[in-house]
Amino acid sequence: MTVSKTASDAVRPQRSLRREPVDPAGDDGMLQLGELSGLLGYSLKRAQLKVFEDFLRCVAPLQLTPAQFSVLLLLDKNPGRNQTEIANTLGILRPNFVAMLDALESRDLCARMRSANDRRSHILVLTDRGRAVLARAKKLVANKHEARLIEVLGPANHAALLEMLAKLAQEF
Amino acid sequence: MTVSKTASDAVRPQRSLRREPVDPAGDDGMLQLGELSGLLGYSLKRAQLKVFEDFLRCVAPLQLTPAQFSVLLLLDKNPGRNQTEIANTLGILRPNFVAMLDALESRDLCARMRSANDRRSHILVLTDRGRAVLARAKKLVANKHEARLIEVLGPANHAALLEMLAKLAQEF
DNA sequence: CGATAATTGTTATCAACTATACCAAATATC
DNA sequence: GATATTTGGTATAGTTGATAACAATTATCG
Repeated sequence: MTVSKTASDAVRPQRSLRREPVDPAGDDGMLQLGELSGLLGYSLKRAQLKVFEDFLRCVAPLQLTPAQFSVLLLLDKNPGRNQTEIANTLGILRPNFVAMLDALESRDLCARMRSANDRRSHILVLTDRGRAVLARAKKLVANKHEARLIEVLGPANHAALLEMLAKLAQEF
Repeated sequence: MTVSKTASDAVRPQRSLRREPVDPAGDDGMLQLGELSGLLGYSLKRAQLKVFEDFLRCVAPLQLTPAQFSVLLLLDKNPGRNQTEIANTLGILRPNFVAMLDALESRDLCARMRSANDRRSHILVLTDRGRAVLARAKKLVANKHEARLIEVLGPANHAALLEMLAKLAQEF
């Protein structure tokens, strides 16, 4: 141990005696984030949590998580694909994709069909109900979720943000 | 069920017959992301994973996770605080913070000291070793991790990105 | 052709992270 | 001084991510 085990709280370094440029935080109240505010990963994680939170709120009437929504979107845009292809594209491991599909299939949003060519693979298709739910979800996401994002950031910033995040997701 | 249970794969909608503006993806190869590329939350999550991945690589010699690094940073900037204050600031639930602190304390990076004022709370302090590790971690993060981010994005974009993410993390 | 390798969906399992309820000790409130 | 609140902690459960292994099927190649 390199420190004494009891702290008289008077040991706190005297702040605001010498008037240093310090973020607004007294001995009480909010803590200083320090270089944490400059850590991209930190803000990235915090922003992601907030955005997902809002997504869940906006699409709550349809009971869809971001991951489930992304699956439905992908199935719609890529008919005739099997589980491995969809899972890989979304960065979901095949074993973990099974339960996810079970949930969607049990709600009659999609279905597995045996491929005629390869009897190992399951071709994934949206059901009519799946298509309907996806359509409603798209509207909720566009009109409530993304709309709010654009409102907060401004359209230009929103586009720039999207571009930078995509760049990071790819080339980083 | 609204769909037949077997799929002759010939049902795939004919693409590239009519020359539509379509992202580069044939019947084989990469799948089309569709409106997924426009979903901010999607790129946000993907970017966050990549950035954390790189953080872990860069700071691997010190065996620090992003969460652990953020705790050390906060302890350094905010001496004399207790577990609840640190945990709350980082969005960590107090029960979950216990094991995290145990791990850091077992590595002699920080220590809990009973407060003289309030015998319930544990004042958290960095040990000398904790300060040393933090100093090394800061350098690794700045020179390897953040440096690479700035290189990929460009300094101006990096700053703009940080600003927008901070805005989302706060006002959203 | 036939032996061997690779792929697909799946199960089981584990680690990590998140979230809630609850508890004892200590402190605050009235 | 009775009651409520706070603090650190335990137990626990849910969620997500990751690995190993397996049967069925298909691909590869001698």
